[in-house]
Amino acid sequence: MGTSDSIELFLLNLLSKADGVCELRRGDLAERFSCVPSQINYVLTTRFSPEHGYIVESRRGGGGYIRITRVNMQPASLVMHTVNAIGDAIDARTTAALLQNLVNNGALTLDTTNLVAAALGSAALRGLPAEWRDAARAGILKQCLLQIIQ
Amino acid sequence: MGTSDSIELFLLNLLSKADGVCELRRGDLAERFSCVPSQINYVLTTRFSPEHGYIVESRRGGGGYIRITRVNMQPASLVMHTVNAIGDAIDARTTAALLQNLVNNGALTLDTTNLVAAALGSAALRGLPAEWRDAARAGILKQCLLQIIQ
DNA sequence: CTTCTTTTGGTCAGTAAAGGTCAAATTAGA
DNA sequence: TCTAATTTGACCTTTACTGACCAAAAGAAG
Repeated sequence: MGTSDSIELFLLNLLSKADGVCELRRGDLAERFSCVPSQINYVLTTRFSPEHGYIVESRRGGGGYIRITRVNMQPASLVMHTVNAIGDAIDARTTAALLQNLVNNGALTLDTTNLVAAALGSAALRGLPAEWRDAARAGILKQCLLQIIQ
Repeated sequence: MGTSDSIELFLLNLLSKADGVCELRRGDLAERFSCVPSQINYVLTTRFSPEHGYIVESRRGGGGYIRITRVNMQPASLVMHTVNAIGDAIDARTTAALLQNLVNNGALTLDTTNLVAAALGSAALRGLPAEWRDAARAGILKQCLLQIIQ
């Protein structure tokens, strides 16, 4: 198995253990596999391209990094899947987890998510009796997600 | 996270807590982050430029200062006005009128408005007792608008 | 009122720390 | 063998940080 294959495996393993997102230093990785830094770029372009289902972001300069994000499903189908998973009520914790997952998979932008989160937050639902908040959250979240994929 | 990022975060936090304006001493800030004063200028020029939506004013000499103002607030002030006009409850008709007004004035994009409208629509609030829907609408609308102007 | 001193902030060039590109050289596989 | 994938390294771009030197404003001294 070649070095590029080893690096790919290493990254895939990292990603699976870290919920589809990982951040690393190119130099560190190159040193770990005793290769030149540019080989990391080679692996990224040949195996972690958008067509392969990944987003790669990076930053130069001091404190620079490379971040790989896995985008599994097509955004719309992932959103629909999420909608179907929401029942008649949903608590704040679960809501946050669902939204985080959608962001991680690139299905929602951060701005959109922040807006939806604002609509579902405790501040927004404060005027409601506690026993109805989960129901309100479910309805709002579903309709927001359905609107987003329109 | 680098020093510049930390300084940026600190300033953003200050700004958000101080209604988009903050005033500080360059030397103080440099000391707080254990960096040279000129790094403050670096952060200001790279992250708080007019293109980023900020105005930076300063004055030298005794009692000197640096003032950062978040601009692009024309739509924001309209939104704030709207937020303040919302009480503890608001009916669907009034909500629609407010949103329409914000769109007409260019304070909100159509996409954003559609998303907010989805969160406030009858479909989203169907699971709630009728007598609580106006209260829910008020809370959600306020928080969404506040989120939009950040 | 001038002038000197102190207190701020401003500029800019240089160094360092990342990551990016590209094409040549090499290797693996059909 | 012939071709495509892999590996390498020279050179480039971006970002972060530092420090020497500059400029302005306020206050004190005369």
